[in-house]
Amino acid sequence: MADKFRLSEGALRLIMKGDQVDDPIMQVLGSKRIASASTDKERFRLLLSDGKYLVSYAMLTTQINDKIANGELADNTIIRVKRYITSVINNGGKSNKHVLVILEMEVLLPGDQTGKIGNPEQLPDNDTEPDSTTNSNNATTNDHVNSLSKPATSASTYRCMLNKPTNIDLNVSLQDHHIHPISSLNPYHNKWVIKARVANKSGIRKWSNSRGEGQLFSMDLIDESGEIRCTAFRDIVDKFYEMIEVDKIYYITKCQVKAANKQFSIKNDYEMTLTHNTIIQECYDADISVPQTKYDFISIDKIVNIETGTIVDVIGICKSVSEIFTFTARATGRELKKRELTLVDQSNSGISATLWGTDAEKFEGSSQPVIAIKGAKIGEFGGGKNLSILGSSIFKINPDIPESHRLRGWFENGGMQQNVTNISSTSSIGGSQTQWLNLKEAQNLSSEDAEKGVYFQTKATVIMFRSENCLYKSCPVDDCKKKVVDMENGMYNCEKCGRQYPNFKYRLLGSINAGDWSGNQWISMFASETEKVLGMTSEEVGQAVEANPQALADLADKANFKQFILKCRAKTETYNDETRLKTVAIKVDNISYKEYNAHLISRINELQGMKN
DNA sequence: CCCCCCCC
Repeated sequence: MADKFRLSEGALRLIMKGDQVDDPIMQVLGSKRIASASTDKERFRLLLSDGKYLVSYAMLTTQINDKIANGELADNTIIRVKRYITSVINNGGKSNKHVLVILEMEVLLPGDQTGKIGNPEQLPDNDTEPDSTTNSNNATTNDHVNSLSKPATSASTYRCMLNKPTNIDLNVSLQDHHIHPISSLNPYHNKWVIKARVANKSGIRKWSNSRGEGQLFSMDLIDESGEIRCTAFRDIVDKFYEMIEVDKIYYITKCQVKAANKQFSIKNDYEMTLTHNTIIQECYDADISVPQTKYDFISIDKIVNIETGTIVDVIGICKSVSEIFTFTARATGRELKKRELTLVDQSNSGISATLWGTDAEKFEGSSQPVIAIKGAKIGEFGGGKNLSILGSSIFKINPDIPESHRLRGWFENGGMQQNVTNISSTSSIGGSQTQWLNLKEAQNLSSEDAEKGVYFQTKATVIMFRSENCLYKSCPVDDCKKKVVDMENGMYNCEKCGRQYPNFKYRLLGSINAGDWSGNQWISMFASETEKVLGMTSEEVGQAVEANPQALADLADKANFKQFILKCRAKTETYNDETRLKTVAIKVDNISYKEYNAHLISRINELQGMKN
């Protein structure tokens, strides 16, 4: 029976030297209570065997004391040690005692089902000195900062020197008055230890500029007193990146503290840089005094009225997810990857939230999880609002917070079936809330508000449909829309995709001179809206032109003098010092006289001074 | 020592 569990022979020697051994299997050969002055924190000492060696200074962290009390760790019990730390008790400078503290374990075989395995011998204590990594300045002082030794290279095992023989628990030794609040850090004091939660951690980013190149990552640390940003550069990144986990609490000391660039730091006058001397140790107690991320959620429908560029916290169900889009940023020439999430909430509103780069690649949202974002940036496109998830944003999937559970409850109990108003879609400006302006008003307003552009709707007549260049052969790839070049060999080349296709898609691109009672304006529109003006699909127009090259002129004639409600964006653009107004019909609708008349009546009342 | 977060 016991053969099933081979003890990890020799593991204790490695562990006590400071090496990391993953999930070693050990046998408990005895246990006893340690006499302690403190009654609330009783401790148990274990005699532990790996089949080859014995260690009598093994202990349980107090959180799992109950395992002894309930008899789970009877003699001969075989356990798997899942998490541990090694510590050194410095006995007032007289001797160093190495101990193993078990933080997490599981019983593999109860003690009454097996006997003692092997013939383990006492591990000599002088064999436990770490090799070259031994802290050279471990002379005992009263300075608790110096009582920390360098961390081992492994991710989960840290060595520590403690100067109080009665207290071998790392978590206990550094708490209370030895911990400095983050708000007290400054560049003029370097002996401090903070106990902070990692609120956010960036990915590893590479930079390259005139001053050099390298890699970096940063994290936001928070405690009761405040927060501070902490950055690691170059090889320090490799040393700490993996071990740092978001939401965990760490003791941190020996970082460089320097004045922060005010432009990028509003939370603290200072920021920290991890150095070669930095020591970071995980704190395993769930200290509730170290705050969790605080959100200030705003309901999605409210975002419509918040200025572009504002940073907000949002929580929503990820109702749908796009594929990854790859494109080149025109300004920088950089290749960008993005994925768009549609988030919905109890306001029955939806918004598109964009993940970038590796965040986009990693995201998997098919289970419609709750997404909480702290610090998303509001953007604007085509009159709709959207969110951009920045490197500085905290992005949580199914966070265990009340708002998350409430939202899930709403979604599962009817929210899922609700029709949502997507405040990101350009058609969302098609509602009656779009301001009514006549073309003259739009022209005047646009010249005043040249930067942002003006959104409006008007009832207009097609005075002239320009048939020249209104139809083109486009890339057959959905969403590409790029005009293809006929290679005259049955193939069509798309420069955007950088490849040739045996087929193409007809696509309309409309330009009309539209008039209302105030004046007229050349207005362009994409294929979907041009189809509404012509009353034909792009494909139908293409076929008609193939059958008769003169067909377009006839089709244009039929469009002339039709009337529509045009929802437009007007914006001034400057080419070569020449400024002109560019107006795009984002949406072309048949006239709803019910809505249009309501508008006219309200306008008449307004003119008569009768506010409605 | 970064400080970009982009596009239709």
